Amino acid sequence: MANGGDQFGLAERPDSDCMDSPKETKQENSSFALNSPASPQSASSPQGMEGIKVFLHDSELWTKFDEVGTEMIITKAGRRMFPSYKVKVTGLNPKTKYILLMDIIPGDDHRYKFADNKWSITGKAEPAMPGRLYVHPDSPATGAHWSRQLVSFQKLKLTNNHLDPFGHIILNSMHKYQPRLHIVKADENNGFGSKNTAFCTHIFPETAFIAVTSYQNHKITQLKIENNPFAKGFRGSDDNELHRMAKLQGKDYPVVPRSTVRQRACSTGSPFSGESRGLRGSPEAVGSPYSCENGLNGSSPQELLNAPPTHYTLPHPHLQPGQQQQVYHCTKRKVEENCSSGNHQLSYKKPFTGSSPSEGESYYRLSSYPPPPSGLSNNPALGLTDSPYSSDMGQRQACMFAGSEPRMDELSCTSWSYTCPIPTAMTPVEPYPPYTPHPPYSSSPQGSRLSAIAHQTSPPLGEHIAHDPYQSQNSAPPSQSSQNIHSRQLSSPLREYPRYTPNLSPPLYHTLETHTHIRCGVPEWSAAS
DNA sequence: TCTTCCACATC
DNA sequence: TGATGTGGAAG
Repeated sequence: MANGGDQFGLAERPDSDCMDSPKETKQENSSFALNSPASPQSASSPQGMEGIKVFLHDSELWTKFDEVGTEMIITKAGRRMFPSYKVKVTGLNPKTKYILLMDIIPGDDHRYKFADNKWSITGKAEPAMPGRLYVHPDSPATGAHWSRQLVSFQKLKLTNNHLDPFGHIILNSMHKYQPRLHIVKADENNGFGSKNTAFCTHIFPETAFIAVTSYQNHKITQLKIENNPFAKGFRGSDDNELHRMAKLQGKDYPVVPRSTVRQRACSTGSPFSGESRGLRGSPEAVGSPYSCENGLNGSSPQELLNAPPTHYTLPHPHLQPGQQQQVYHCTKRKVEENCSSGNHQLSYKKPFTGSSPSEGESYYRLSSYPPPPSGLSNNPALGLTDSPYSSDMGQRQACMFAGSEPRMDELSCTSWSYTCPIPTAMTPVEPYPPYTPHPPYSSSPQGSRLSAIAHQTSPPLGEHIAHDPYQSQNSAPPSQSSQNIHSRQLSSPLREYPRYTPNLSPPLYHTLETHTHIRCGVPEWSAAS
C-alpha cells in the first residue's frame, strides 16, 4: 500500500486524532502532525497502559503485500486473512488481566475498482456493515500470558454476508479497510467497560487491505500462493504443476508452469510496480518502531470505544519520504525511550508463520498509532471471566462483537464469560441493525463526545501512521513502522451486556451486534441478539 | 461481481 | 483420516 494510497486514491486523511489527546475534537488531522510532540495528555498514561508496545509479526510479509495493494478474499462462509494478523505485545503488567480484540474499520468512504492494473475510486462506499469486534479467545488473560508468545488472530474470518450468523467480520467487497488491535485492561470482573477501564489501540498501516470476492491483482494472488501454506497446491515449478495446470485448465499438456509466469513474491518489480504500492504510503515511510503511548486521560472510556467509527481514512497515502507526519507523536517519544531495546525486531523472518509461531522467528514491527477503537466504543459490556477459558485456551472461542460503534464501556465481562463457554454461541444477529454509517464523521459534530473521540481516535491514519520516522535504529528495522497507541480510561459506567443466546450458531464465535447512534455526544447502542 | 465447485494442500 | 483452508474456473 505504499502507494496504494495513490493507487487507491486513498484517503487523504482520517478525521480522527490521536487518541491521546484529550481534546475533544479535532477535526483536522494536521494538528497531529508528526512533529507535534506528544501531547501532554498522551504522556500521562492511564493505568500503566503507556508502556505497552505492540509489534506486528511478519511485518515484512505484510509490507510486501502492502506494497502491491493487499487484497483479502471475503466469502459467504467466511475467509481467513492472509497474512494472518499476529502480534507480539510487550510492556504489559504480568499480573494484570487484559482483553485483546480486533476490529476492522473502513479505510475511507470510497468504493474501488481494479482496472488497468491499478486500483481507482469508482464511487462512494456502501454503508458500513455492522461493526464487529473479534475478541481473542484467550481473553481475558494476564499480561504474562499475552507476552509469552505471539498473539494470533488468524482464526478471524471475513465475510460479505451481511446476515452472517457466525460472528465473522462483515465487509463490503471492493472497499478498503484497516484492522485495529485493542488492548483493554480487564476490570475486577475480568471484563471491561467500567469506569476507568484503560485501553489502547494499535494500528499497523501495512495491514490495510481492500476486500474482494476474487483477487484482482495477480501479484497478490502470487504472493498468497507463495506464502500461504494452504495455497501450496497452486505453487509449482515442476512437472507436477504442468500436469496440474493442464488438468485444471482443461488444456493439453504441456502448460506453462506457473513458476515461469509468477513473479517472485519478494520481487520488487511488477508490472505495476512503478505505481503499485500498497494502500498506504511507501514502505519506508511506514515503519518506524515507535512504541506507543496511550492516551489517556481525559477521554472517557466511551470515547475510546466509540472511536472510530466507521470509517476513516487510511494512513499514509501520499506521504512522501521524509515527510512523515504523525499523528502518533506520542508514540514516537516513547519509542525512543522504550523501543531502543531492540526487542521489536527479531532477527528471523519467516514468510509464513505457523499456527504456533515461535517468537524469535518473526519479524516485528511496532504498531502505528491508532485511533480510538471504534469498535470498542459502543460495545456492550463484555464480560470476560477467567473461568472456562483461562486454562483451556484451545477450547476457547473467539467472541465477536458487532456494532457500528461498540463501546468498551458497554462491555461487561460477565456476560461474556457467561456465554463464551459455550462453543459457538453467537448472538442472534439482526441482519441490519440500526446502523449509522459513519456516525462520527457524518453526523457527529465536534460537540459530541463521540465525534470528538472519533476524531481523536481515528486520526488520519494515512498521514500519520505512514510517516512515522524511525526512532531508534536499534529498536526496529526500518520496515517496522511506528505504532501508535491510544489509551484511555473508560469513564462510562459499566453496562451489562446482553447475554448471547447459546443456542445460536456455530461454536466459534460470539457475536454481538451493537448499534450506536451518536447523538449529542452520547453514544447509544443496542445489542442485537 | 459473486457464487459454487473442484483439486490439492495443511492441520 | 477427516476437517478445513486455498485459489482457479465456470457459470
